Amino acid sequence: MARKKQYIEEEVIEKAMHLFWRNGYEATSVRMLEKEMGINQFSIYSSFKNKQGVFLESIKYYKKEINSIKDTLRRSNNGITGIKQYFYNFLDFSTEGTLCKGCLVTNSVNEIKDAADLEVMIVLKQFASEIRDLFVSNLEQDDQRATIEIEKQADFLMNSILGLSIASKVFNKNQLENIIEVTFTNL
Amino acid sequence: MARKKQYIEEEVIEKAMHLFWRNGYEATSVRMLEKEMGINQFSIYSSFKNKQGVFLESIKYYKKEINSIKDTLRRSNNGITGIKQYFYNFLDFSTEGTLCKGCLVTNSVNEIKDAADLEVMIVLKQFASEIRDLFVSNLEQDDQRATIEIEKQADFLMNSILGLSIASKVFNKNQLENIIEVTFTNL
DNA sequence: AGCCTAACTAAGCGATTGCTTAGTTATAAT
DNA sequence: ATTATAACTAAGCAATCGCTTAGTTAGGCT
Repeated sequence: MARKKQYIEEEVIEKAMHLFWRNGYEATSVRMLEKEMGINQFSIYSSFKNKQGVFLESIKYYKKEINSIKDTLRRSNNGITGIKQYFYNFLDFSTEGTLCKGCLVTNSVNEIKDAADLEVMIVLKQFASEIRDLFVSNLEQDDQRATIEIEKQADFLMNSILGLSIASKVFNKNQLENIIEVTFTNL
Repeated sequence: MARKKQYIEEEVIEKAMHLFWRNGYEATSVRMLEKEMGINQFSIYSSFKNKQGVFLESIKYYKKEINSIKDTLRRSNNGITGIKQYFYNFLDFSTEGTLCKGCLVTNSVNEIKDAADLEVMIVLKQFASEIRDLFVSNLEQDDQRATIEIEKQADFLMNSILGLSIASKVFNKNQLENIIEVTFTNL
C-alpha cells in the first residue's frame, strides 16, 4: 500500500562493489556511491543502513561473483593442477581491461584495522578461510602427498595468492605467469 | 638572523612514519600528524610543504630504517640462505609488540592509485626494485643455479614477500614460519 | 475518489578534511 | 638596544565527510 522501490538492491550493490574495488573503502565517499549507484543518499541509508552496510553487502556480492571460479576449483578433481588453474582464473577475475584491481577482500584486509571494524574483519577472514579449505581438499586429492605437509602447503598457497593480489598491480603479465609457474614447481 | 626551529625534522618524521605505518595514508589526518609529531600544522607545512610531502619523507625514513636488514642481505654471501634470513628479519622488522603492521611500502602500493599520486608511486616502485635486485644478486651466488631461472625466481620471491606483508596481519607466527619454510623448499 | 504509507528529492546538519593566514615571540646581526 | 626575520600560536578558510530530515510524489488499499 505504498510506493515501490525504483531500483533493484542487488543491481545498485554491484555498482557499489566495483567502486569499492577500484578505490578502497576509505577513499570511496557516500557522494561517489550516490553517483555510481544512481540513487539518492536517502535510499542508500534506508536500504543498507550506513556506508559500512553498503560495504558488507558489496563483499557478499563479491563472494557471489567469485563463486564461479571457486566452483571450478571445488568441482576440479585433479589436486594441485586445479589450484594452479584457480590462480590463473583469479588473475583474470581481478582484471578489468587494463586495470588490475587485485582482490577486493585482500585490499580490504590491508585497509581495515581489526579494532575499528570488527564485523567487517570477521567476514573478510571467513572468506579467506573458505578459499584455504578448498586448497586443502584439493591437496588431499594427490595420493602421494604427505598429510602433515598439506596444512603448511595450504598456508603457503594462501600467501602466494595474497601476494598475487598486490603483485598484479605492479608486475606485468609475463612476470605474473613466472610467479605462478615457480609457485607450483616442485610443490 | 632569526628564530631557530624547535624540532628536529628527522625526529618528527620518524613519528609521522609510524603513524602512516599503523593507519595508512588516507586514514592519517593532518590533525593526527600534528599530535604525533608534536608540532603545529604551520610547522608541518613549512617544513614538508603538504601531507604528501610528510608522507614522502616518511617513506625515505622507512627506507633508512629497513636498510639495516637490507645491508645484512647485501653483505650475506650465502645465496638463497641469505634471502631466507631476510624474510625472517622482515617479519621481525614489521612487528611492533603484538601489532603486525606489514610493510609500509606494500601497504601504500595497495592504497595509492597510480594516476592520483604519480610521484609517490614512483618512489614505491623504486623501493621494490631495489629489494628485487638484492634477491637477484644473491641468487647468482649459487653456482648450480640456472641463469634463466633467476629472474623468474626473483619475481617469485617478491611475490612471496608481498604476500607476507599481508599474511603477517592475518596469520599466526607458526603459519608464517610454515610459509617461509615451504617458500624456500626446493627453490 | 480518497487515503495511507513507503519511496523519493533536496537541503542541510555538525564534524572533519587539507591547508592558510593574521598576529606574536624569539633570535641573530647590527 | 634596535631591527629584521624566521618560527611559532591559534583561529579560521572552503570543501568534503557520513548522515538526517522536512517536504513531495507515487501506488496499492478500501
